[in-house]
Amino acid sequence: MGSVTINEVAALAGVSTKTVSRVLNREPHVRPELRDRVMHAVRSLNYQPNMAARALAGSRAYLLGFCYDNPSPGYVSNLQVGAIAACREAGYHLLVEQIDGNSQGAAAQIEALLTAVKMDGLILSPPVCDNGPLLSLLERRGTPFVRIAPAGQFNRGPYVSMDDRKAAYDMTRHLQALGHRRIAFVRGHADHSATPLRLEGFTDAMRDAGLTVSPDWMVSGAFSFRSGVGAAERLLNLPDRPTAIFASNDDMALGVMAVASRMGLGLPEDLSVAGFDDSPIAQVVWPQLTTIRQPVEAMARAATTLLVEGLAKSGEPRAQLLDFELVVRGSTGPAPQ
Amino acid sequence: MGSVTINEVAALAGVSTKTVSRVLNREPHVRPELRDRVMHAVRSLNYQPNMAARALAGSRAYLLGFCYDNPSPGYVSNLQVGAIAACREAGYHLLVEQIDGNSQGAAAQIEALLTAVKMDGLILSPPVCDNGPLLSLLERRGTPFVRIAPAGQFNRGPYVSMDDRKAAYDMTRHLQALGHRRIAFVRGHADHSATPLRLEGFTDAMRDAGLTVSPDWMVSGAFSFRSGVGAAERLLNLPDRPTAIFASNDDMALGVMAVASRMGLGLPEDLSVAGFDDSPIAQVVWPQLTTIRQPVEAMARAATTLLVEGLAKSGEPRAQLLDFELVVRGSTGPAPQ
DNA sequence: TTGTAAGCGTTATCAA
DNA sequence: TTGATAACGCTTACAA
Repeated sequence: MGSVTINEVAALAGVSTKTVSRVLNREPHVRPELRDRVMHAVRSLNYQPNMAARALAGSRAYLLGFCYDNPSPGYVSNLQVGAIAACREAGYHLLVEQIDGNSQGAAAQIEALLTAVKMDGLILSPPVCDNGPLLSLLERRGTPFVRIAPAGQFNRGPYVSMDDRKAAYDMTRHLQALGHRRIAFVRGHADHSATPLRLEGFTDAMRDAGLTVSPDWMVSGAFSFRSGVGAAERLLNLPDRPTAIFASNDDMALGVMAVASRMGLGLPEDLSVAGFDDSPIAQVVWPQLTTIRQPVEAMARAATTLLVEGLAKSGEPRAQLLDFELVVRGSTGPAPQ
Repeated sequence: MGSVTINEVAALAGVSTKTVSRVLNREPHVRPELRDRVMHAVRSLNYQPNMAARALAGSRAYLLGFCYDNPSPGYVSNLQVGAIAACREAGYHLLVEQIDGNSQGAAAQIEALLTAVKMDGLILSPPVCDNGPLLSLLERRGTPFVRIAPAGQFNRGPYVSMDDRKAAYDMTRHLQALGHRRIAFVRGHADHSATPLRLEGFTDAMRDAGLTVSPDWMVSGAFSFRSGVGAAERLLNLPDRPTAIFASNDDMALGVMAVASRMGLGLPEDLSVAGFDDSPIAQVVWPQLTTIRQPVEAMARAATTLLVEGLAKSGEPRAQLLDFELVVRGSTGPAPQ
């Protein structure tokens, strides 16, 4: 193609290609005057470095991989939006890869991917970020990576997360502050990294308040509306019915609300319902849902930035916890009686 | 890195690198015996061609771009899943790029992207696929592309689509067959390519049945739950209330259902509600939603395959219409009276 | 501080 | 049908 190369830039600026390269890569030891000449030539020629050539010749490929599995639509989309935005700012591009569920397959898949296409680092979204064999592979190869919202093994590489445990803790305290003592909890999908953390926050808050939790009041869900319906049907038919139900995501909370209104229970007079995620629908159902706002897009941005900076400075792994927000709306209210 | 190169494969097979290249690229004029020797060496060395080198030296980059804007989470996720799967099968990889809303910016953005990273083709999802300046740019450059679910200009490049007009037509006929004559329609977001097509299907079916549609019964929406709520509040407070509401996506249909049940209307005895998309939640609300199932993932698969095949054969643009499915559930029933 | 020359791993050209 | 050899556009030594 007639695309402009580094040679033309060098010729126009009256310097060697190496100098152009130095300027473009922000290397030191370039006279400001030359730097300006080069930048001027770059702009007037509208020069864009060829990624393939860079990847082939150099140590960096300006390419990051975004790995996900089980694409919970909204979540992954938002992560990806954040990752793309951060990539663009840093002059990187994003390659997406869907990972097989089983962990051995995932490692093999990524190994093939990495030998075929040179990438500077990988962004691992849950639940891929907790895949032991995959992490081992990356550590062994020395491939940089960042984990988003890992469930455990927090010493394995840098990660960005929200404090799921504390968020669930705070939500539970919120319910307690409203006078609720009989609080039920709907767990998330067993495969998802956040599930145990949110449960732990709940049980910690109950214990700290000196409240007992009957095993009947901690039911399994799968992060789906349907599983929320199932959970609510069990909970609300209990002889000792809870006055508040904390579902560990919004979809399940909506399922709970649907069952409650079908049973003629008033929200929040007869039953308080809380969710987690602040998905868009949380604001339009009636009453609006009290929930936790996760900084999903920001987490991906932060992860990407961490990865890119780590590539430059090669410092030690760092972790970063982003703030969540407890969003109180109409679905929670004072306990009955 | 210690990654294995084409030279090692050539050495092991006792042929030249060019022969290995020929085998790998399925070029003709290679003796079967040599072909087998090469393939054996490839497998025993677990050789993976280096993408950057391929892109730099050759005409193909084994890289496809997936362009989207306004990430309606579920839709884009599903498209992407399909595109990735098809890419993997064809030995390609997928680079994702989020496109700026305004059309001039989009063209400039893609131009910069294409000069920086060599890609063999672009997959354009709605509404990017209807961006005139962008299409012009691609045509001018000769960059191959496929459009997914375009709204118009059907002669500009190959596309894959579902027959939105016919689907809306069929749904309207379904409602008519149940005895409904006073049928209202909730339009989608003005920016989305499907919006006019679905409206057209509705109006065509009404006209073909000899039914008049009061302008009051065709209200605007934005593909959101909230906009469905707004639309239903207008429609159901009309003096001459419709007996059926066809919302042009599921989110809006759910909004309609929420308002109806708040107003004490029985579904489907007092009001039939139909949606479009068959999103997951359509199956768990009560009653379950009658809707249209779009083959989203399949469309992206087909588009990707079309693109890859087009690259190989360089045949003329083709279009492909995938089948939709009318999914009848409990939210639609016989008209009252 | 700057420039020269040698690759990086593959495909394309062209001769055998 | 096969194989040398020269690109491809950039970065990395190393030299000046």
